[in-house]
Amino acid sequence: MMSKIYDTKAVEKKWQDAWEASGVFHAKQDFAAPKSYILIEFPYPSANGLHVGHPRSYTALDTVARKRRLQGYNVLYPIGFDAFGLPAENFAIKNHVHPAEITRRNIARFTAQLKSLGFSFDWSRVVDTTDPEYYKWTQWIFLQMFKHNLAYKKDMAVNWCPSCKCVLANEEVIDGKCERCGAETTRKNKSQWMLAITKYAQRLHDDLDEVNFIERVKLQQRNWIGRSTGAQVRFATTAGDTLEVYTTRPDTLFGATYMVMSPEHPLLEAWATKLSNPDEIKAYQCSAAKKSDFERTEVNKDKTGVRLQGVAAINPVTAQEIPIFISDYVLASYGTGAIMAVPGHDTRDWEFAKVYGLPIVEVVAGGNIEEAAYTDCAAGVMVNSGFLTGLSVEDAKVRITAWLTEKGLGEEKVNFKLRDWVFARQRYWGEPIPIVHCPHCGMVALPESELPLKLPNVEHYEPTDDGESPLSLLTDWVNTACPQCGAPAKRETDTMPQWAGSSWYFLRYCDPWNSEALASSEALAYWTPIDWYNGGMEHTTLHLLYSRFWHKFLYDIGAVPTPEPYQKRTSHGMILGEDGVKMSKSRGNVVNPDEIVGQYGADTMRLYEMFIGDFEKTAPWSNSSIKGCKRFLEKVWALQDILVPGENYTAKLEAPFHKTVKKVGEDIENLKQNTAIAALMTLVNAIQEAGQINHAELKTFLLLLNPFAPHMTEEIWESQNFGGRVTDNPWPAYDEGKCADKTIEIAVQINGKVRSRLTVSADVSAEDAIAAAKADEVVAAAVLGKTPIKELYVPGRLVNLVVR
RNA sequence: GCGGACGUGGCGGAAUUGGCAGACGCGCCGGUCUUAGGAGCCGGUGGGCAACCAUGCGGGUUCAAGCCCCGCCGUCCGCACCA
Repeated sequence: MMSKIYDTKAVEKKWQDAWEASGVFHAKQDFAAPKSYILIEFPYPSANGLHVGHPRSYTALDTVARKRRLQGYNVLYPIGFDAFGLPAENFAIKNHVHPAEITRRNIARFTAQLKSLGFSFDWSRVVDTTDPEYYKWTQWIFLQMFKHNLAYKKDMAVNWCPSCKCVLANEEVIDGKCERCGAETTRKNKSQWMLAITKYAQRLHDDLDEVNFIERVKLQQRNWIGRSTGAQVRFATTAGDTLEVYTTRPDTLFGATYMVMSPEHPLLEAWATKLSNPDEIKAYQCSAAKKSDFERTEVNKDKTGVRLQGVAAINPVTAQEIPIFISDYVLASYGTGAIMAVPGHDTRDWEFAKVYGLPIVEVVAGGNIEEAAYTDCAAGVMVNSGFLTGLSVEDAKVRITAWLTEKGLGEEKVNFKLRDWVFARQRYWGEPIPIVHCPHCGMVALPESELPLKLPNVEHYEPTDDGESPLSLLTDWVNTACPQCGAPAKRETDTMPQWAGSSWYFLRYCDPWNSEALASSEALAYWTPIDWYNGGMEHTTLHLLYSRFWHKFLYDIGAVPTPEPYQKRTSHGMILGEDGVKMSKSRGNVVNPDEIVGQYGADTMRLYEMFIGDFEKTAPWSNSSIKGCKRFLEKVWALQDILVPGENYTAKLEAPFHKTVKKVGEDIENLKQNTAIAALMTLVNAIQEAGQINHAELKTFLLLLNPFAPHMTEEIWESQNFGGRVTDNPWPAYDEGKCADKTIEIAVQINGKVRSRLTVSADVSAEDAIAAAKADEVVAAAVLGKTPIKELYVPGRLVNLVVR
């Protein structure tokens, strides 16, 4: 009997509808069952629709979710939309359509596209960050942070994108340019909402030890947090005030021959009357202020600065008077905004000292400070350093820090590169910040009973020319009464950045219907932490860090039961265009998933996305390679033509089946879907060679393939009247002892070179294997007359005869 | 500059972590069927006539190296004056 033609469109639609109607993929409200919470980063529903990059990670974790469901886990594999953000707003500005309407359309399109790929998402729990019932809780979390002094307003220089008319977080500025539009950013003083992520820096750093993130993610987060241990040292000055610095090299204090302050250092103003060259200083400050961050940090820029005339510092160990400079190579925002300069052992200080002819003193032996700063000197010995001379660098650090502490001149100090998070945007399409500015009470939190504070409708979505949010033009909305004293007051008009809604969405999935809390404590206790979270590397220092921070805060106030949100984090590689370059409209190398599904079907698309290469690495799309996946599925369909009865594996296929069950299961868990598919292909080749497949074998095969090709496997299962559905069955088991073939082929090497091959029984002893090898004609001839040195047998692999 | 990852056939990629390099697939070549083949099926496919040579290049350790060690070269990603 020939199997009927496989019609992908009809069959896939049929099963997608069946899954939807039955709700098989809905997580069960059974908090006693073993659970598995599997998460992908919810998409931003852009107008471009789904990209072929999305399904790569969605399919990979879908195979995990589907497999674990068959293994009996109560699986939560949810989906939602991160729908606030600039593109919808920019579209609204151009086309005068409300962003909510655009968002609604885009979500509808994404939903249809995602469903067409047959992902086993729990569609009953969809979260949309722009839904007031959702952002009510985003605002609620913000208010808790405000109440705990983690959300504050600060007058500060911020990154400003003149094109978007918007403040950007440090993380959103790439090479001095706006991450979104590419315009060069400038600095602007503004009163900004900030979140004090730095208060959590230590824990965000340390707790990485407690989670199972891939190493490169941990490393990148650690580098971003930038923890360093050193000392805070106070230098006396001739002006009377002390000048405080931070250094990681207190051991080199004897080599500090001058000091440098950032041009923005507040002491400069205090010293104004004592300085004899104020004009020169002012001029330098002005030119520094005008420069963008990009210009200021440009590589290989020559060191510039101005020496302060009239004020000097005193090195606490040498008691010598040393000059103070201002220079833009010292950052106001790190440490104390001032440094002790040790030109002998710091490259930047060395360069500066050369320009200004300052003394360079060697305090660690071993380098040549005439030619360059000797910085790589952790194992060196101190010289020219008074009571530190002769000590190792390591000991000198301890000794000097103790000395400074004893004299009250300093102490050990830990510093972080991480900065507080600029949390406001002067844009429309975001969560309104639920704060009221009262002339009497100051900043007042909106009562929780008034949440959600809904986004009002506006006529125009453009930010105002002075950089205020378009909400500021809505006087009716802005003018309100102070929730505390009732006096006329004004609402905050800034909105939250896009990162807000995505910082906790995974909690909402646990209990998306809850109107009393962001989620019930029972649901959170059961589902969190997330067992497996996969997402892009580009979110490592943004979303991933931000959401860990929010989660830790929520943990501190008792709103969530775990200190970390994610147990495991993995990351996928990008899918490039056929030309090996990132897909982009302008290059015309974009592949549309709808077309692939239309031409080949969802199962082929899923299979190819998994087969394309190593999941963690980038991989170029190939329109011809995808055909191989299509052919494979056609071969699978045709297995029905050689189906015979039989409820046990046949002798010939028993080992291949046990082996493949083991491999596919392990590979899915290890994100090696590519080799899992290769193993399934190998198995089909073996079946074809055997000429037949029985019921037991086909059932197992369909179960193994189901996570990758869920539609076709269900269809075959049904066509063959195997009873119920694939999804009703347990994941197949394997017997370790049956994975190995009875006989194996081993190589026979002479001096490490393969000379022959032998077929031996799998449990052959070393003696027998070696004896059999020596009995081989070719081998015997080759070793004739030579002196045996060594004979090795590597079980199941090879025999190596070493002769001379 | 610093940090990380990587470098294997014409291509995407495998390789039990020190044990037969090139699994699986694409492409290509040959055959078969066909009025036809951009379909299907069968066979072949790292290079070299060979001995042999082959995992970016040069050394080393080992019975044995794609994998470990030392030194280069190259590509990609992240950070970028963080004291």
